[in-house]
Amino acid sequence: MTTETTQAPAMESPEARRPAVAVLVVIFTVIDGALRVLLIERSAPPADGQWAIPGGALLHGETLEQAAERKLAEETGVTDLFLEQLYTFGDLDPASGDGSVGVSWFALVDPSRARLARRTAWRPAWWDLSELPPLAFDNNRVIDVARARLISKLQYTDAAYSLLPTTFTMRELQEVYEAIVGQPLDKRNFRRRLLATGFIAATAELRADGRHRPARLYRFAHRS
Amino acid sequence: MTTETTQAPAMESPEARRPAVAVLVVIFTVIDGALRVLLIERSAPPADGQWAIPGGALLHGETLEQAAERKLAEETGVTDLFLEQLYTFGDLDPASGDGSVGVSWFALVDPSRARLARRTAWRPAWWDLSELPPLAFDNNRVIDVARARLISKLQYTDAAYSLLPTTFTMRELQEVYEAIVGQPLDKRNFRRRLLATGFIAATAELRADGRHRPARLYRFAHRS
DNA sequence: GCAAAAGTGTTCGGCGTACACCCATGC
DNA sequence: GCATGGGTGTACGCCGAACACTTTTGC
Repeated sequence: MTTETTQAPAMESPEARRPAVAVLVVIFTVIDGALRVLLIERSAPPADGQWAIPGGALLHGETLEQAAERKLAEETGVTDLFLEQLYTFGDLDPASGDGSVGVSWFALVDPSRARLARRTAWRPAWWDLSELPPLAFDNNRVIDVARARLISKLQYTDAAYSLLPTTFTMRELQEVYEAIVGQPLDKRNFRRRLLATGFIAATAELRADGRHRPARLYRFAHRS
Repeated sequence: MTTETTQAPAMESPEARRPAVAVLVVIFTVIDGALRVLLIERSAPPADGQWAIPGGALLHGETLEQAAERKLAEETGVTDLFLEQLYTFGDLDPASGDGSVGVSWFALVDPSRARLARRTAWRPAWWDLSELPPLAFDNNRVIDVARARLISKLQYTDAAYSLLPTTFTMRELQEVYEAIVGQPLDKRNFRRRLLATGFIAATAELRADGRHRPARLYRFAHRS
């Protein structure tokens, strides 16, 4: 009577579907004080010619997280950074009607370490969040969710470690925060707050960078 | 060379898998001051005889959220309450090795409205979180994630509306909060804080309930 | 009048926010 | 010596936490 199966993988009922499962990775970076997201120009139907969030099907034997890591590495060449599951969408491509399921993730990458894949087909590029092109499927929704989550993560985690080189100045860190929250922050309060969290620590080094006082370099303290 | 597909539902590669997709619903309630979760005793392999979180495969044409609502209604008879996506697990049943994907949700139900399905097979029951039986698959992990999320949701949303009747006393509300966070709260601070959020509002009614001063009834104010 | 739960105010410390000037360097 | 960005301290308002007594009712 009921279709109770309690996630028994082996049970199969006539009405059950086996939808395609894809992972999508919303990859953020901050370049020139602007928050950007990596998009890929689709070179085949559906949505040929439109830009979309990088993603693809799971490979055999791969976990969801491994698939997300693989996608991230394929597009940016980087590994071992902030990557977190975001949300699972059951209706990203309503047009297809096949009920594909998209498990979305979001990642933060340091632009100085990322090397975008240089293909001509499925070409990846960084897009400023305030000037997104028309996106395939329902990818705008995914990016909105990711941005909201990024802002809130920034408040109580050291997620930003993944957006910066190992050492950086307070100003560089502050610019990253400002780009993400979308508003200027007070220099003194920012410094005090970030040091108080314990996420970052001063190094012994300074960086001279023009005709003014050199800036102290900091590093993230997490699992040092 | 790359397997880029950007979640194109139509593309199919030889290595791509079509794993089973199930939804799981962690259903919480508070009874007698204790946080409880609904579990179902499995009556068929795999994990025959063990207890598990209610769940099952998607039906054709159903969205993920509809499947979660359906599961919730099947087990408790209630609809239209707090239900939110939690996390998607790619390896809930590592033993099977088929890589099934479980999209977990969590729900909050008012015990006075819930009527558990009274079957003998796949029998549902409320379990105190501090005395869980051995669970099938990796369901303990799912419950841990759900509980953590519930605690944090309670701090900044009116999610508790879904755990109580339409009107309730301050004490009842406080007992629900205490059961969830797992520690006693100060009566005065609790009242002040909850009223300050605007989530709840006083009604004109009182409830006399023994040989002591009657308690004022409150209701949730959300989308009233 | 007494037992039982309902209801109520104040103090304190910490934290986020606003705000302006001196410091070190390169040229 | 001056232009440029680096670096610092204080005052205030809000909020969460701690804490004890009076009020209303039923019996």
